[in-house]
Amino acid sequence: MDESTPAPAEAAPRMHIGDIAEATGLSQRTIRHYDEVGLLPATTRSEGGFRIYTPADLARMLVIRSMKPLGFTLEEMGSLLDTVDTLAGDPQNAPARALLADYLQRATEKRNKLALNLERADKFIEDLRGR
Amino acid sequence: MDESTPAPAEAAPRMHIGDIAEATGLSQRTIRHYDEVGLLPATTRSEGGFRIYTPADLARMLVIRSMKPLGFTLEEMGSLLDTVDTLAGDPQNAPARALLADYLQRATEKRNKLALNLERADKFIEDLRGR
DNA sequence: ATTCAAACTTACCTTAACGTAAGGGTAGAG
DNA sequence: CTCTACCCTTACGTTAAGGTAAGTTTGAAT
Repeated sequence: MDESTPAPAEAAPRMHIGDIAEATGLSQRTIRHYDEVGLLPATTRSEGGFRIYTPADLARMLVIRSMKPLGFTLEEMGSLLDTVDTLAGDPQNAPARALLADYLQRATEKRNKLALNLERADKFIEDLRGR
Repeated sequence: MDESTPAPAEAAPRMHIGDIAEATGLSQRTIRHYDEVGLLPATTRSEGGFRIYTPADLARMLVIRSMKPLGFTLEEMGSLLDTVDTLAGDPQNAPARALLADYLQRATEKRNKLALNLERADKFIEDLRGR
């Protein structure tokens, strides 16, 4: 078993799916789904098959959590994350730059829609209070 | 044809589905769906089968539009609207009162979640801008 | 080492809320 | 009557979950 265990030099905390669910507020079912569709694969698995996540995985999941209410599809979210990764390694990558700009615009539009929805919700609630 | 036309005493504007779609920003498909499931039936139909909506229908649709981003199911939205109708005619109706209070609480919680999502979205966008 | 409860897995099924496509009818202006 | 914009229905598909059941794994406690 020792021969097959990764080097313990990796001191990063390892988390199970329950930990991620608690940290993000997403359901385990959702997180498994994201693994299955490739949006956020677990970094690795225990010998018994448990998903094992790293802090980087958690960070990525938190980004996903931010994008989700904006209405991006799972595929779009994956694509954007890949794009950001690409730019981290190659800031001059023109196609990635263009894609990022596109996402930024759409995110802004969707954000504005979200703000509008919030405004409408507040009016709705206020109206309901008067009943 | 004149004999079969409703009395022109009804001066309320009549709208087709396209008008409602434009006024609300919802898709025609969505509006038809709401008719089919009974959430917002068209008041009537033309002889040719076209859905005909009234301003009251439109007002109801706008309420639905406010609730939708809060994540209520179609059934819940219908139920709340019925409850509000009940209370309009019978403000002392205890079960309706209780139900309204329940919906109000849930709407407030969901509103708060929406506000949190907006906050997260803003941070996400700001982060994206720095890339 | 053993036990055990909590946590996890897979696989299959279901669901809500539409979107899309195909084919056809309606309404009203000209 | 023609024509164009609009509308209809039906049926199938899509997306993103959620539920459930049966079986396995994990790790702390003893």
